[in-house]
Amino acid sequence: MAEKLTKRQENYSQWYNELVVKADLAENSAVRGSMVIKPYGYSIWEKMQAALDKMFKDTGHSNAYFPLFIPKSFFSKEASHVDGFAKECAVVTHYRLKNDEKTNKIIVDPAAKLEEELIVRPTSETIIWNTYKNWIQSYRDLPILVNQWANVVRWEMRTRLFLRTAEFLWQEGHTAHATKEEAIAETEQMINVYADFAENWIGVPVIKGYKSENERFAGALDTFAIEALMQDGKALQAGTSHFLGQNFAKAFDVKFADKNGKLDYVWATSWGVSTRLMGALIMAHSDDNGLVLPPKLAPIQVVIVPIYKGQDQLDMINKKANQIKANLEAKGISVKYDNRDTHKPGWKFAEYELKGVPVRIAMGPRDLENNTLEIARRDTLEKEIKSQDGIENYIEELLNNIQNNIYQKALKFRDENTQKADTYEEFKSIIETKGGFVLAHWDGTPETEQRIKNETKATIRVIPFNSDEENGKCIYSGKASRKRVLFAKAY
RNA sequence: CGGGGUGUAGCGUAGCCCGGUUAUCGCGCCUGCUUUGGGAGCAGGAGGUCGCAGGUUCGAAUCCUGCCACCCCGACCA
Repeated sequence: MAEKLTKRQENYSQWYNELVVKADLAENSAVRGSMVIKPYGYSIWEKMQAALDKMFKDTGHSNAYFPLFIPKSFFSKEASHVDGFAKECAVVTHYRLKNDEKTNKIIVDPAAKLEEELIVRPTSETIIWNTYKNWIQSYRDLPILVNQWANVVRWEMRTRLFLRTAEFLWQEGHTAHATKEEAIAETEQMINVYADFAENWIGVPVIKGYKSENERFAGALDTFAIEALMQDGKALQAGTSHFLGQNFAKAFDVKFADKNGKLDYVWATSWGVSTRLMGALIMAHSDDNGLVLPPKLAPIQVVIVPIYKGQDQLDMINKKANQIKANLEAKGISVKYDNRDTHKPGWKFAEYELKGVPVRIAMGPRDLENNTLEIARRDTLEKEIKSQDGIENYIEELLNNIQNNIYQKALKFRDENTQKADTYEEFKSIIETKGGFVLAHWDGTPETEQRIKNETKATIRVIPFNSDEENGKCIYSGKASRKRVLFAKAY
């Protein structure tokens, strides 16, 4: 057993790459840092998409699609926005290739240079606001509540699979409102939607709050974020919602006439989550045996594995198993019956554990004889023998139970790794040893935050919405502070 | 872009310092038989531009030069 476990651990990263998602790196540097999402990994993303999409629609939003290429000039219209993204943009400069007769190689045709370069979108605020200008004239045209599912490209100097890839999939909501209050309410509503999704679907507890000035989105007046804690003690920003004020409306000259015929700039928000959520899912719940998927996002919720000798036994098991499968599916549970003869039961057990399938049912000759089944749950790796009678209800309940247990486990971990620090020494000691979230007083200045970052690598993840007021002193400067903020080392 | 490291079969690797038969081992793959309640066993088999280019040498995976790619650490960032 010990030997097998070691082998499994050795193979872990290899299998993980093979089965879930693989960074497929080209020989050329062109797609360096992009990722290939393999079918199983993509089906998890599809589950996330479906759940989020419904939440967006339930809050009144519609989907639309905007162009991948953005004329360079659009970017120069909002000053802080261009500052934020200029360093990581892929730029299209030509539109044609040709064969070079001297070298007989394909080259970029110098004659096909574009008049104006195109930027591959790192985010779509500019092209969307350029479009909204044409959609908005009157208060009757507002609000505009639009979401886009798309890919974006950010040419980061350093990439990390899932967490910071050169190209990633995401959704970006872009809304336009008649009043400041309405836009702020929208910004808050969407961060709440994200928090709801993170906790109730991914099973990851999050802390909601404001971003400090240093960490704010380029072009936003306020950025709200949800921060999650990973098993290695580092924080992950899992979603953001920005109150953009009138910055983009002014940059793109988007005005509307109110009921009195008075012209004013519209108020904007934008909000997004990305395939980084898959990174959060993996890093928050996985163990040495592989993925642990929350049942609500598992592409396969239940796998049935037959154990048999000979065709006669298999025939009998097939009959029973297909019946159970149909009964479970009637309850809306996704089931895979894996009766492939090419792999052995032990191999399948390990395989589906690696893939994070929440519940496994094994059925063999003993079960045929005793009218039983072996039920194994992925989150705790516990196994039990249950009667086949009423198994559908039991499994349904078990899936809910697992969903809840995964969340509770992550919550317990986060609470155990959230500490208060009242002195800078204490703060440094926590950050350098155990890691995790640290609640500490801060004087509210970007300079102090920057110095703490330079000295410890920890940043202010959020200024929590619901933190209690208390009088304290900034751990760095000693100046007065009214509330604690959340520090951590982040991805 | 700076510092460090690595490139050998689909994956993971030994060999390199100190040049010398047919490049090592494990996983995976193929064939056959036996197996099937936790990644099966035995036997046989296939699979290699040793990252690329050049140089030194009778001889290079090994030494030298240049280039390329990837990983880790920084700066940057969802």
